[in-house]
Amino acid sequence: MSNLLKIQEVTENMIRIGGYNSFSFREIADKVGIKSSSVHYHFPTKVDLSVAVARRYTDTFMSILEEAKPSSITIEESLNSYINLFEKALKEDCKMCLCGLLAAESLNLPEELKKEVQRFFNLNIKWLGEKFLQHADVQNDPELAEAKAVFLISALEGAMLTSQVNNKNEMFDMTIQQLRALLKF
Amino acid sequence: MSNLLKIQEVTENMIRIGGYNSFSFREIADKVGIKSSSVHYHFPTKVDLSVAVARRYTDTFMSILEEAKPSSITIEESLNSYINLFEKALKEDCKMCLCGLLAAESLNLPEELKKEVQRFFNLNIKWLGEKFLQHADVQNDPELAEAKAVFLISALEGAMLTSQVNNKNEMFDMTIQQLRALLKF
DNA sequence: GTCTATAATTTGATAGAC
DNA sequence: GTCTATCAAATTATAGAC
Repeated sequence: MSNLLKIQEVTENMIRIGGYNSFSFREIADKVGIKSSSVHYHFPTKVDLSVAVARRYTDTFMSILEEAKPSSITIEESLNSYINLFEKALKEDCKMCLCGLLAAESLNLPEELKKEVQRFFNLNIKWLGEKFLQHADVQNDPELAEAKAVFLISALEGAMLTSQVNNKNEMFDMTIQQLRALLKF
Repeated sequence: MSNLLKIQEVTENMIRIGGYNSFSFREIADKVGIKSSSVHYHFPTKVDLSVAVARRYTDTFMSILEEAKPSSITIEESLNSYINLFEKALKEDCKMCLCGLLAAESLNLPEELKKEVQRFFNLNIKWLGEKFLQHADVQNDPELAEAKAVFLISALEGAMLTSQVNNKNEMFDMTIQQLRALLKF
């Protein structure tokens, strides 16, 4: 695998563990097996590197969502596959959502990076909103669909944060169970 | 106001803006109007300072909850006052919940500080669980009460993060509206 | 309690050789 | 594309005077 890819992968993991202020070029370089000046060759500044990693994260996230999309699929299946993405991030990667963590510290983020994190949320809300529009309970009410979308992504990001700090994946499961019961799917 | 209090107040604000790695003793000192060595006099290490601030945050938070507690109060009123605490933090302080932000970066936190953040969540879940136990829908099922408690605090923390990064308080309102409709209060 | 002074380390970033 | 070498600034923390 190319060093450019390794750099992005290592950086993604470090941001997902401790946020924007928790990694340095030297640490990244050590984990990749190169020198910090080589990291600067690929990404001149810390903002450049972080924005690239956030963009990659969002693009991968959305492309996974779009993949399983033979429109024959039901709304319930769509929501399940959406929830599964978060569940996998928490239980397999054992880390926060990259954009969730960055959103929490967004007041302290370089504007360029904050914009990229907003893109993650906008795309997610748009995707979810379209799914909810098909749901029986929503009945072609775009505002209600958006409200449910905002509610769902918020609950999922919050559930990750809650269960991570308490070291209890069951807390994530509890929230999903409540969500399913309340949203009826 | 004493410098000791000023230090804690300034630190709380800085953590709520950018997390554990976003503040330095010099910055704190500058904002208080003293020198960084004077901050070290009150709090020898960064962990000491952060733990004290987190403890103070949780204690204040819980004492506000306990205050309005003449047991004549209804479950609906209890939940409303709980939600109001988060809403005020977001809309008046214009910042994240201190323990919410620290929870997001908990994998990178000193163990002592992480423990203190866990205390915030445990106390909140306990308080909410007791309220839900009185709710008609729960019917003396402690596990269901706890599940609803975990669900509610997760949704609120997530809603803060989502609406903060998007600069849209309406997103918080949307989530509350959904919560009320779904939890029926 | 607050100050000056300072130590030891880490940080983001650059210049220039290969 | 990666390296060595280096810089200026910032970081946590301590010693000791007042």
